[in-house]
Amino acid sequence: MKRPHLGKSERDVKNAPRTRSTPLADIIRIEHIARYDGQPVTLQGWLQLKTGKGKLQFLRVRDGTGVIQAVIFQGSVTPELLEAAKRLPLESSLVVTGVVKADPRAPGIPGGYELGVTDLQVVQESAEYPIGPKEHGVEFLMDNRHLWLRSNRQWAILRVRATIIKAMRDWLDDNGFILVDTPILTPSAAEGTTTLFQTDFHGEPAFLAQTGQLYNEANIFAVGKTYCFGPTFRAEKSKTRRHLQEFWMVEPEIAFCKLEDLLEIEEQYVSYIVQITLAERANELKLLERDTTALAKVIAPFPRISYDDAVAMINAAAARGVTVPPNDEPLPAIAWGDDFGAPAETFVASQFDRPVFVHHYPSAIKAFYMEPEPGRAEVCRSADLLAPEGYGEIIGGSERMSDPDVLLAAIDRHGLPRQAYAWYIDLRRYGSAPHSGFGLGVERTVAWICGLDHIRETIAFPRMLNRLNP
RNA sequence: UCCUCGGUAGCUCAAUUGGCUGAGCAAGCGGCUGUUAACCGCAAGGUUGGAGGUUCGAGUCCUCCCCGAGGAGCCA
Repeated sequence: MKRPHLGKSERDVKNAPRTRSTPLADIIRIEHIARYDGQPVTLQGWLQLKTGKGKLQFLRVRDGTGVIQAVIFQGSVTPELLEAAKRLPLESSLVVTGVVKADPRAPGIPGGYELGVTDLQVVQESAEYPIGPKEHGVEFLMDNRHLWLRSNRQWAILRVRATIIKAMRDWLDDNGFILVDTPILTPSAAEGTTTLFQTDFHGEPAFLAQTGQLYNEANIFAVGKTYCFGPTFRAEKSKTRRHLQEFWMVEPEIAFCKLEDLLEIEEQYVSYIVQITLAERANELKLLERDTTALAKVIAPFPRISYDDAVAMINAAAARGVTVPPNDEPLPAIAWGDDFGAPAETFVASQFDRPVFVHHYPSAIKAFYMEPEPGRAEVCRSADLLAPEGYGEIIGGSERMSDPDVLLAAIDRHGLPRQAYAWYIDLRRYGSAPHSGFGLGVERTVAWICGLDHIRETIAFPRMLNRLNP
């Protein structure tokens, strides 16, 4: 049967032709259910869960914006319809019409309202749905990721992620940053360190970008302040709850900007992202059982600690036998010059109630392009931002080398081919200026704000070591 | 790449010293007018990841392989 009103928005549905003998109500979205208390409405969605007591059936229906309990009483619909509802498989698609009624017993999102069903149309009777309302293992859920996304938790995460990304873009757009997209196919290792995915560019080797930063550094000389926002690729054999092979990153870059200026931008930026998300996605965070009191404190300024002081802090704690979550292993001491392991990072972050900057890392453990500190060349003008609660590094940033000779020496020292970086060196020859930038990892930020224990849930279809499908 | 743990019904798990593979849920059938992962009853569901070996006998022990999970290193 033709249903010309399907897919119409709430705004235009009133003018849509009606083809049924019984008048259909306006098609609305569940997130707006409270506006329609006492009124007849029509919902388009899927059967998420079903319980029943014989001649009384409870259908939990979700429509992508929320979940509501639809109640079917014997007598309020035809016996055939009641019988059809009783045997309707989970995840069947349906169009249901009924009267909205406030009821504190009604579960759902937002909840508190139920639909007294007067009509029900099955669009498609679902095949047996593999994901039940019971516990499932990680492997099974990941194999069924295309279906798992429908569950409440995953739905909430998708919505929070979208808001976080919008906040990331809005703040930059509103503060004079110009979006300039950077290439994904690149001719060589941008930073020369991490493993890249290689592909074939008409017979020449090409690599999937692991950062847009070097291109950003060209773009600031055109537009002053820029950012790129896109997927990046790391072929490392990393197999932890914090790593993806393909992840999204926002990378702002600013001309005439020193490290100290950069940190002020970063703390304003992260504060905005967190506070906007708290305000606009409170329901989703509640569904995720996120304790938001820690997030509420994420307001600039953030504490700053030098690498030197962080090492001292770590070693003092290690000497006291401090242990760190999640495994309560003893915090190992480190030598000056070592990079922080996950326990050290977690410990340092745990000493503060908001994200903390660790600045002036040893140059030897950072990328070649970071500006050395004047008078102390063994450290560079870099800063990482560590998220609280063990979520680790969410930002890596630095002031970039602006002198062509210093940059050339660094490229040689790292054994990188000068020819591949000729254009990058050129930037320092035509009106060079101090400039700085950072990269913020979208998925780690989503994991942190949502309070997730694994990064695989922060993106619809994660690409991980051993996981390319679905 | 390395370390640790795991793979038994569609799903989540159990199976004593090596001794007839067993539950719950889902799916099927029947019942139930306020259920919240409902409940009650009936019936059904198995090449125990794969190959080889030890043994009277292997889900269990040994070897190799495959797959997955957590962690290390590295990073956002």
